[in-house]
Amino acid sequence: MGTRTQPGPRERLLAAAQELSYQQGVNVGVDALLSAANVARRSLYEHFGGKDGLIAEVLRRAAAEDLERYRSAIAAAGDDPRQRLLAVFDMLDQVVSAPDFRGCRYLGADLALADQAHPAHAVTRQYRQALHELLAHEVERLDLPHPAHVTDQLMLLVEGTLATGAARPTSRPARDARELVQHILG
Amino acid sequence: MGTRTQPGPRERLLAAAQELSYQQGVNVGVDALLSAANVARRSLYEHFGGKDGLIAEVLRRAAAEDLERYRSAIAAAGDDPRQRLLAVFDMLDQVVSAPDFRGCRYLGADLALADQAHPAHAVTRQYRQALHELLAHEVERLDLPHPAHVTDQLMLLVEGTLATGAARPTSRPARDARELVQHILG
DNA sequence: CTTCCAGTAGAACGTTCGGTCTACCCGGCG
DNA sequence: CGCCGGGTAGACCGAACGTTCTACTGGAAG
Repeated sequence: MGTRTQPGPRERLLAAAQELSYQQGVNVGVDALLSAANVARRSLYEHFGGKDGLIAEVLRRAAAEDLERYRSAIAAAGDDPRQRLLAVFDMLDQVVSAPDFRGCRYLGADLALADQAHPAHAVTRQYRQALHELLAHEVERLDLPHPAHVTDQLMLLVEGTLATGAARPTSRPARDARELVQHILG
Repeated sequence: MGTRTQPGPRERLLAAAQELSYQQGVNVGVDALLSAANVARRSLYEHFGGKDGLIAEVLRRAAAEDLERYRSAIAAAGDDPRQRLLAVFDMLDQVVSAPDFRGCRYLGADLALADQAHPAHAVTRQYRQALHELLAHEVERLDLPHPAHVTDQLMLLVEGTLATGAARPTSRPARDARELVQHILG
């Protein structure tokens, strides 16, 4: 029977934590996570060793999903690197316009977790590096004078779009950023 | 004797909270604030009504200081609106390069305080509006086609600079942003 | 000197935090 | 059947949370 009637407690916990830690922030309480997932307290500690482990795993999951969202947006935009990079900001326009958008999950985690030794920081760092490489790969195909520099500018526009989308929900930051991307790429 | 030997408990508390709530995040504990300020527990509740009131007042103070930093950076850059706007990002370059830079205080507060009714949110909204008007005033002097649009783009670059500075400390986001500003302003 | 009051020091409140523990339940397998 | 492992339910722990309270102190004003 390959079809599971209900996901196991590990899956339920990850799904609930991914949602709650984003809407409420990573400082959400353990009790809230458990009751949202309908999972026994013990399961959390057996599967993830503690709240920190759960949060880190949630970020890993979210990072994989988000990177895939970037990749598929790029892939669906054809072969022209310019169009592929512009497509990233079309995708971001939908992301920040969603009614439940609450900002960049990874920046929120980094700002909220004062302890620099928290395992979440390593995850966010890896995520940004992966995204950076994703963009760099497209930029390199353009044969521009300073590809590394341009890639950093694109990353800045991505972060700025997400931050502005969270701070000023009425604005349309992705449209503004997209226009700047057209400037950058000539 | 106009010279006070030591600032009163209200001042000490504000100063300590301004520092601690930035380095540790707004979820820092009351005990930490009190011991850092060397202030009695009771003083907090008499002067600010509670932790929420203290945090909101701290943000008001910080907002006034930060806006003044923008204003003086602009004023010191002469009369050309282009140079004045570029000077903003020269100032930001120093801000994000400081060793104790921990990101945008206001975005951090908005992301960390899940309760939308928290008084801090009103303060951050006012701060961003004031900054927006500050930039808009300079942009209008340039007689560009779409001043409101350009102002939003500048705001996005400011937010992106601060976010990137927090997320990727080795980068120099303000330099990248400054270059984009030159593109925007022609 | 006496009064007064802002401030200090700190106990104590009830709640919530993350984490540990015991007891029970149930389905699959030997 | 008997066992066993993963799961649930929930009591329990020490610590920290924000808040309220009483008792005391020191200096300025009357």
